[in-house]
Amino acid sequence: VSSTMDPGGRRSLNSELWHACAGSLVSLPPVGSRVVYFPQGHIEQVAASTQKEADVPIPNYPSLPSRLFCLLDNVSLHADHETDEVYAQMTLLPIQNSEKEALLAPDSVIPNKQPSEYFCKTLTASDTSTHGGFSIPRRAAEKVFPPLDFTKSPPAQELVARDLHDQDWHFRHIYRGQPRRHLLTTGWSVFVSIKRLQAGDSVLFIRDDKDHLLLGIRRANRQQSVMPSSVLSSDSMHFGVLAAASHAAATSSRFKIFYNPRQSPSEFVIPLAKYQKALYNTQVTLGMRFRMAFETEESNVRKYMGTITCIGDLDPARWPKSDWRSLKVGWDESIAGDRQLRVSLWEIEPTPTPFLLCPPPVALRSKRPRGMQEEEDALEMLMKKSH
Amino acid sequence: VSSTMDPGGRRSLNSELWHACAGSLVSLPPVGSRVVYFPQGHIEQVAASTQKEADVPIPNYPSLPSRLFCLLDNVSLHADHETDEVYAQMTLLPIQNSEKEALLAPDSVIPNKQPSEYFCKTLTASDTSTHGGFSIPRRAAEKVFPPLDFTKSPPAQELVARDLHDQDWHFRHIYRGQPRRHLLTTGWSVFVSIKRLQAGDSVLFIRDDKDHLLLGIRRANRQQSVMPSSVLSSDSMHFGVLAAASHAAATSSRFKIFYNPRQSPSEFVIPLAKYQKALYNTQVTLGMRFRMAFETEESNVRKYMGTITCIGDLDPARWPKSDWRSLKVGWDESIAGDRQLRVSLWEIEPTPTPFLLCPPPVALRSKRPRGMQEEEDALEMLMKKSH
DNA sequence: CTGTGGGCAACGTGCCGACAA
DNA sequence: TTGTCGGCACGTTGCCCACAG
Repeated sequence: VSSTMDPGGRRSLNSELWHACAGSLVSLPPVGSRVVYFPQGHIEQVAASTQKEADVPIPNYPSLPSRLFCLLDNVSLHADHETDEVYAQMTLLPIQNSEKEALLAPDSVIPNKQPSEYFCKTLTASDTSTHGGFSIPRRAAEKVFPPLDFTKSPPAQELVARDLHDQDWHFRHIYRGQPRRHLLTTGWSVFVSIKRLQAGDSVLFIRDDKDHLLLGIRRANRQQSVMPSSVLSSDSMHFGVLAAASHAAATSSRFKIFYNPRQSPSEFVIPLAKYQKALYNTQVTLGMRFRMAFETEESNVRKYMGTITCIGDLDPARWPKSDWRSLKVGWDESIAGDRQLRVSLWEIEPTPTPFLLCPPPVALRSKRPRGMQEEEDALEMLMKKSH
Repeated sequence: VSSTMDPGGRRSLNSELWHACAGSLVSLPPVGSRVVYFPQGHIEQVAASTQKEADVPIPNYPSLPSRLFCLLDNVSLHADHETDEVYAQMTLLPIQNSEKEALLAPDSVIPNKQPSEYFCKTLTASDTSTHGGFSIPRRAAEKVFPPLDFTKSPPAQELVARDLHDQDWHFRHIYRGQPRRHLLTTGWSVFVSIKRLQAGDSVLFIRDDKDHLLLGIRRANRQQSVMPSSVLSSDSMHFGVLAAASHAAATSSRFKIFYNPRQSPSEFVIPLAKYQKALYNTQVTLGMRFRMAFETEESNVRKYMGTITCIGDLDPARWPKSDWRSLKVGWDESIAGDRQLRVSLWEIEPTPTPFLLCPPPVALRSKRPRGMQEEEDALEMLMKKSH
């Protein structure tokens, strides 16, 4: 019920649950839409997953530019069997520069559906200890779980929740104690031990539109699944990323990539429309103020303010004139964490620059909607654009 | 004590324990020796580890022949942190064809040291149940464990054994029961649960030359660690293997590979001397009889007899004239398992062909030791050899 | 010689309300 | 409102030997 098969026969998970686990900032471009693939971003994900940069200098692949326009041929959602960590497999088909019209047709924008009723709780020491059960926040229980019969004492019911692997978990849900509270008792501890949950990890429950309960996990950031990867050296992985994309671009054939929302420093498959909009509608200037969204530890979205301090290539030697992380920025709030020091155009949201701090840019682009011919000219520029 | 650091700062494990876990058939060429690297074999290991062949046709890399003569620049021994599965990282430096003399210098043959005193037991249901401890075979306990004081009753002692990650495990060793037997009691069950051992897995104990106890694990073949590999698509991995080796060959630079003895269908880094010997001293003919060593379930070596049924390329299109699995064979004993149907020259050991079944080959190579000049001529042939 | 099972004690698991933050 | 604790019952773990293959 909660999962379907993709054309390749691989199981694709419940989309609502997947997105809830991935976090609200993660959005996947719809199948059939045009996207821009950034090899540099893909490499960053591999380096983060293996916790290792390439040791040897990787050569440039002539047929692989810093951005590759692609058709998103397929997307399937998955979860690691060991950790329940969510990831997506995308099949990309490079679009030749000659097929310009393919880049012009408008994409239907299908927003990723967000779960209607759900809650997410970070587990406490008591939640994960063998001594007791799981304490459900009151509002969470009332919003997501089926209502209890409060005339009984104590009110209790049997809950069944399905995880990302379509496995059902049974819990006894009871409302008791002085003062009264919602608890999961019987069934909780086996769930904790089999999923190997620790204090700091998060559990989320969703009530879907058919009133079925779904169950997901978000591991604490600290215990990053240290991919030992005794299969391939990190060098070979870096080669593999570039060689596969390069070969696909040269032969106009499909290639597959994995996107790990919670491991990757940034998304590296960007909707073409989003990319174009960022490139055209945003006039980037030194000292420009902007906002950018981040996910808080409680899995909420918060926007941080920053200022552009430098515009230029991240890696001028290997990836000249790349749009990937072309902006060096400073943040208003100094955070202990590894807040990104470089961001890409499409990640930021310009805000009015305080008049006294910085004069407005000389040339402001027209904001009226562009006609078709005008858009085509713009595309022409885009294809040749070299900053 | 049991581990050392390699030049790169990575920990290299106790060699004796590593080899005991890898099995007696696994031998690693010594550092500094010349080896032959077979990309096809490497690809086979990747396919076996990911349980997936490449979906797209991988192109040939011009600079990457089917065999690459290399200097084995470094070897470090490792074990997976999750499964304790052993693997080795090898750093290979391709030898240019122009550096012929490098291929002539003799290699010092350093045999891999085999553990002096050790035993290996496949765990029974009783061994892994929570109901009791571990029953040690009598001879094993007497050979490997420190002697007990049999004047006490019951005779007992505390054992400390160090695993591949330099972690110490404490066990109570007691000699009791009617009839008397050796048992590990206290400490055994936590070891079983933390290592997630199941009936059918094997445990091995070594007493090293300093009378320290070492402890290793061999998982049953069935529960192959299903590398989900949400990092790289299998296609990209296949690209990565070839691209990394090809780049190293083209630039005469080092590249790293991982060798998983218990996952790889066959060794793919072969000592040059072994390869040359097999190529020259073995006259291969159709119908030729040979022996080949395999490891039994009890981790003993057994030799099986077979007959060569066909000589030719495994993959004539992509890897023409390759020595990798160039022999198609039939086995005397039909085994249910996936006994290999194709083997390589250096894996087999020719045996006298029964006179009545097949006439001896027309030309038998001289078996007298060759002089230096003669060897150089042979090498000349080798470098140009195209079957 | 060693795998399994019954017996039994000791320990850990897990449900409960009492506090207090 | 909810995290942690003491109390307590009961189920599991784990050590012992008896058997038998």
